Amino acid sequence: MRLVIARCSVTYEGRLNAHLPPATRLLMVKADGAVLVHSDGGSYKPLNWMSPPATLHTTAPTAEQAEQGVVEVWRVQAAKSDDRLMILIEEILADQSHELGADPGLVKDGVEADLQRLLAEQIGLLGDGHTLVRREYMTAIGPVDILARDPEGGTVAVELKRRGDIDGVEQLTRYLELMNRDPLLAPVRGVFAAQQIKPQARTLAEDRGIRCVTLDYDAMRGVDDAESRLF
Amino acid sequence: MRLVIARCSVTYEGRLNAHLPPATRLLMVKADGAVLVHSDGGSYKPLNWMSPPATLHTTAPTAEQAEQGVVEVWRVQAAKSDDRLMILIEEILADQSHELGADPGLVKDGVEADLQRLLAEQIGLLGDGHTLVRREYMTAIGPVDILARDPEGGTVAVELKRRGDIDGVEQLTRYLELMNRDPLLAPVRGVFAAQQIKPQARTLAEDRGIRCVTLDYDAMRGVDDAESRLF
DNA sequence: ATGTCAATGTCGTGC
DNA sequence: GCACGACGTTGACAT
Repeated sequence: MRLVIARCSVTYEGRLNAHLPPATRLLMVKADGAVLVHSDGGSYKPLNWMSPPATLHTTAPTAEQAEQGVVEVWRVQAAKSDDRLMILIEEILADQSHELGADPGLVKDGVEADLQRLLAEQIGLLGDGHTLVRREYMTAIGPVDILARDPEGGTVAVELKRRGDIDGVEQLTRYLELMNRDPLLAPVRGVFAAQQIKPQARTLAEDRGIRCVTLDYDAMRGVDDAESRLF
Repeated sequence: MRLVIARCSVTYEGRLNAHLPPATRLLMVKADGAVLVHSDGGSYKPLNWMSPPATLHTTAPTAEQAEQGVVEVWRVQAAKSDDRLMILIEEILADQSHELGADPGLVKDGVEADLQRLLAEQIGLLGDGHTLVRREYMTAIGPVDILARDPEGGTVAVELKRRGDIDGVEQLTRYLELMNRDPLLAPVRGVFAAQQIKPQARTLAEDRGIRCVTLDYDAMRGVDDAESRLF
């Protein structure tokens, strides 16, 4: 990894065009050719960047560029598209390289898959007497997150989200339409389950007769831990 | 901005839990407290991070941590949530700071807003005789990108996307349902306009009687430039 | 390779 | 401040 602090201007041409006027920034060049242009603020997104795989070509400035104070020109070309980044460097304030090696990578806990596993184990959260049929129940248009039965034996399709948005309601609606055409399954009721449900999503869901259930991940994980300790 | 190359392990606790085993990485600390943990590959997303505003507290390791080779402990606490990042440093290979100053920021061209402006100016692309009513026509459930009239005086609602996906068709469908309940507007026809339209989206749209129009941004910008040169 | 869906999404904008 | 939609979304996973 090469780290350069430089006064520079940056131009991106690809899916759109974007330009950065001259300022002092961090230029990060990764081993796979990725280039990131960072300022000293903001979240993790760079001001401008090139995704890997890419190649960096360093050239001398043209006479005209040199006249305007440019001392070095970087051209970064994406390998798989015609996206390109041009960096006009006016002054290099620091330049160092380090060998980092491969990274073992990130281990996550608490994503939608974990929520799905916990809800399948604690299916009673949908209401007393519910039983699990299966997770990832396949339909022609994709998998329903959880299929269950209510105490009366009716089929219940659960769409699960960490954050419940209109998109999720639309997705569940499509599943319900399809499944309710199948006489072996119909009638199928829908449940929209999420850690948080946006008001607009709740309104749309209830308009369509879809029940909304808010899930408490920490509580569910607590139950899971308690159950684990029994064994 | 402070740049540290260090062998370290990282733990994030917040909206989910995530952990990075020990390895050599870049730690970037920005002026607003943001912390980024980057490996030497992958796109612009860090392996782990803390969004600003945040504060970094550096402490000595506990006896137990020191025994496992930790020489320094960083605790990064988000200011507005209880998200936190803990970085256990085993060895610092480089450590430098630079003053970058504020950044003038990025100038973009070619986003959906530009496409919308161009289509409004070149509304005939929807078909001969079309006229613009207005952009961002507000409805109860959100703004319709472009409202127009066809040569027969019928109302046309345009949903505009750079990439035409099923989501966009659903969005337009919601608008059309609502507007067609309004006797002053009905009947309203729908047009799904995008630079690229996915086959699934096209199928769904045409199923619902929504016309699909593919837009050529470069050509539209060319016309725009040509018109500009007239004045 | 391609398509689909989640994301610690982030980022801007309008209310 | 909240809510909503775009994003050069990126990234993981299944087909």
